[in-house]
Amino acid sequence: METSTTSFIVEALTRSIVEHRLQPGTKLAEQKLADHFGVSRTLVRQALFQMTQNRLVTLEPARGAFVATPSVSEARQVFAVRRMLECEMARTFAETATATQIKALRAHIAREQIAVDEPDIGRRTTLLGDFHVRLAELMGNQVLAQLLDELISRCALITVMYQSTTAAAHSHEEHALIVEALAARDGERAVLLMQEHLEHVEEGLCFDRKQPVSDLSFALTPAKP
Amino acid sequence: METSTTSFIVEALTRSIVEHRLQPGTKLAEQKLADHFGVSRTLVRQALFQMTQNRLVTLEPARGAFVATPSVSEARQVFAVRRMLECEMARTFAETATATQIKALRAHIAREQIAVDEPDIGRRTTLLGDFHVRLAELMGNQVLAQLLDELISRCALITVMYQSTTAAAHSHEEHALIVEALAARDGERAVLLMQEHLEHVEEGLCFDRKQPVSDLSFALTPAKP
DNA sequence: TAGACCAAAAGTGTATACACTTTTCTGCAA
DNA sequence: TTGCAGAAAAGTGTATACACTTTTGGTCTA
Repeated sequence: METSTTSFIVEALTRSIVEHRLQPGTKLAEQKLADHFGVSRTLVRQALFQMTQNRLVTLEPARGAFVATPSVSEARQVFAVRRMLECEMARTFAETATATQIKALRAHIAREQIAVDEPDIGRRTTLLGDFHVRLAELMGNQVLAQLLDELISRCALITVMYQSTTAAAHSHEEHALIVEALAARDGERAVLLMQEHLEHVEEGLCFDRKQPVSDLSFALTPAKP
Repeated sequence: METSTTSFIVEALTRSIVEHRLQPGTKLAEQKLADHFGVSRTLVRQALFQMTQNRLVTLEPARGAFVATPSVSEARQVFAVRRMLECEMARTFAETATATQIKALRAHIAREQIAVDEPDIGRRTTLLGDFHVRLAELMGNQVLAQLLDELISRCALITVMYQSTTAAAHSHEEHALIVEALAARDGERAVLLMQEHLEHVEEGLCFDRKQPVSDLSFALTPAKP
């Protein structure tokens, strides 16, 4: 339990949701989570409460906590906000990018490449999302980075609900193109590529809702490295 | 206690901070808050925990909760994100605005006008911030509206720390100009005005940190209507 | 007087207790 | 067999208890 125990639980649950081990709609029973983490319900409740704020969890009074099931409309709104933020981010980044920053991005792209070839879908999802957060961090704007992190977590949840075929490789290629535009200091092109990228991800969504899983302990156990 | 008790406490504390009745750095002792709201520490703790997420409150381990004291760097980052979001929002709004929406905005401007003339600084701060949230709501993007609400709450906290002279009337005038640009469907002008507006607010900041207040009960009691 | 040390007070962190609500299960009747 | 009523079980919502940490305040010493 590295930092605050509650944060540890929040992060574990968030990973499980983002990496698709916990399906939307799954009930998150407090005592079961408490047993799993070896703590009392108090800490689990704090964690669940916090997670309702970034909309990964919904709390139904007297009925309990569930992994959120974002609506189609909410999904569109999240993507609209991402486009607003990330297109501007790409523009600014292209204007101010240093060689060190470009190098860091290329390193990330390389890590993505490896993950895309591997079967671990969780790690792949995480890395593909992290690309966008990394961009914000490299710009030195932690506020933006944290905001994007939340939005991208929500997108991961949306993806598992609505995505038909995983377009992981496609996303990775688009990331690489964006980095090259940034490296060339071509702001307009970077903006365009980012916009298209986000539109592609959004277009990949459809409307067949999956069913929740029931085995909490299994879902919470991360894949072995 | 209309909705969930915890939410009630969160909203009460948020109002107190945003409306400058609670100064940055003020200690938020759990038992005192619990007594004030007539609940147990449990609910107060949940509320404080939630408020650490949107950075209105900081939690120091074993020392307690305090009204956050955002750094200059954080302030700049928050404003940078607001510019990204709100300039794009102005552009989109101008493209899609209906007569009904414009009417709603003009109504808000009218309410601002009344508040600017009144001495109640709390209500003024709230209304001037709400203008931006209202814009997002009218666009039908709740995700954006909620995000902006959080950012603007943080800005209110930043303002009380760093603002030299309150430029309330100035902000109000700029809001009015933005609405007229939107009404004229002049997207570019709306973007420019919004950008300048946010820059003006940010420029109004300086660096004399104020001292925390100690009288919790007084600060939490809203001004009589 | 200033500073250090120690005990008491206050405050935080987590677990547990208990009331109340929802869900599940059982038995009876149609 | 199906459907419903009611009891039992499980689960949530809030308060309280208690261990442990920080702060406070006073006393003793240099």
